[in-house]
Amino acid sequence: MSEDIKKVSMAVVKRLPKYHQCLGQLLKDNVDRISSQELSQLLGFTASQIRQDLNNFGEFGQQGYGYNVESLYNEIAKILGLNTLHKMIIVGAGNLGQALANYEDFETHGFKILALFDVNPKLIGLKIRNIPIRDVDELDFFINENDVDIAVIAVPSDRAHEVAEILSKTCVRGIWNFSMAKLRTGKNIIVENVHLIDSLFTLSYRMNEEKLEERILKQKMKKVLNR
Amino acid sequence: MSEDIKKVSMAVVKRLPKYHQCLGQLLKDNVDRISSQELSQLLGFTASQIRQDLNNFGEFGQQGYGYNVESLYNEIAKILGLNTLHKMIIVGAGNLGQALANYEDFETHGFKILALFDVNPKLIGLKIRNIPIRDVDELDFFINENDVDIAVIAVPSDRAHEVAEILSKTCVRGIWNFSMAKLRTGKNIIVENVHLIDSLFTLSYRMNEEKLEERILKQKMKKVLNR
DNA sequence: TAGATTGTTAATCGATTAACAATC
DNA sequence: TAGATTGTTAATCGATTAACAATC
Repeated sequence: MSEDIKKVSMAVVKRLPKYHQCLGQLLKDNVDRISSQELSQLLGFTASQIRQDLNNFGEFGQQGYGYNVESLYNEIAKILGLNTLHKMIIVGAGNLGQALANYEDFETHGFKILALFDVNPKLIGLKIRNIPIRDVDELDFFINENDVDIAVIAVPSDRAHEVAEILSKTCVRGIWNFSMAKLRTGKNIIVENVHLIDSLFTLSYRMNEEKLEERILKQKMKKVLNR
Repeated sequence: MSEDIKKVSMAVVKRLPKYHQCLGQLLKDNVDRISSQELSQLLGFTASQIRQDLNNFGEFGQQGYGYNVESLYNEIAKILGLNTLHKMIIVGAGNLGQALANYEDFETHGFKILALFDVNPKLIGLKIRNIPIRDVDELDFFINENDVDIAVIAVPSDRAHEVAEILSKTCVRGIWNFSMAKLRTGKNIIVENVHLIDSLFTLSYRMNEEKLEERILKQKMKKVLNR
């Protein structure tokens, strides 16, 4: 019940990073106040929606003035949990794992990658940008020892389950899953999936939509005519 | 107007890859028929929603029987445009570009990567899994010469706009954009964005949500009490 | 104060779920 | 035929947009 009332809808949550990004840009550009109307233009959401979204979390604006860019930016960062340092490890030091380890942007926002893990002895001991690749056997020990709170799964899909299994016995609270596998972690671990192939398929669908037009039209016409 | 009636909602489109994936698995497991009820269990959508979704595109089932797994799988593949070969190139042969080039899964589904492109002379001439890295100067020529229809943008955000600029003068019809930049391509190029940092922020939000509970509750209570 | 813009309620729109007649 | 399950309509639910009183 308190569980029920506390939740903010996913639709809103997914927009928060956009607000954050936009306000960060404005801050860089030395803009110090902004109205929902102006934000609307920059973001492509309606001003009404922006005000509704923000009011889920508090009253950040001022009538007749708008929002203070810096303070709104900071509030949203806090809401996103970006005010605390996140300790992160990456399981799987293949191309994807290494690519992610090279993304300096994560660290900029407080997500510090402490180590990568792999089974491949040729990789173990190497470093990516000073981040060591360790033996996956040390995974749970390392996590608990270092208070890691986020684990990135960048192993092939068929290995993902065993990794999740290990992780669920550690202090990790969030999993960022790049594998195809649907992870069932039970516990209170939050899983965020990145299914790249879904995104590619969506692109393909949209490129194909025109050719589908006739078929879709036919279906819709049928329904309309049945009225 | 015909533009209007033809569109299927994004909510439905985003579920199509899930249907495809699930049916592919069933096919592998030699299941040959399935009801919306059973699909519901596997996918976590309601049976009603599944039937509604599919009926956007046609009548694929049979009363009293359900759906034939193979034919439904094929129909959805067709809807997603997976029945035609897509020629793809990757702009940016850094870690991300290379990681994507190594994803064999794309090719399995008909997305063939013909080449990577980069500015770095040290990379040009190398191969990733037999896929050559070429000079970005050849980009537009190569695309038009080879009828490439999808370009992946895996360059740093500050270079993304110039790449998009070049692409918009080619026969490319789809851009899979991994950079932070908001691309404005005009024309009929479809852009699908993968904003990894947004996904990470969403994870962080969800891990942080409990701590936010009080704040959110206060807001909601206020609104409820005001009634 | 007058003008601007918020916070918030009410109206609309769209998506999901329930229900059931059609039909295999 | 009887049972099962679809396709489809109607009801519900939730999210977006519009409108406006509150207030800086």
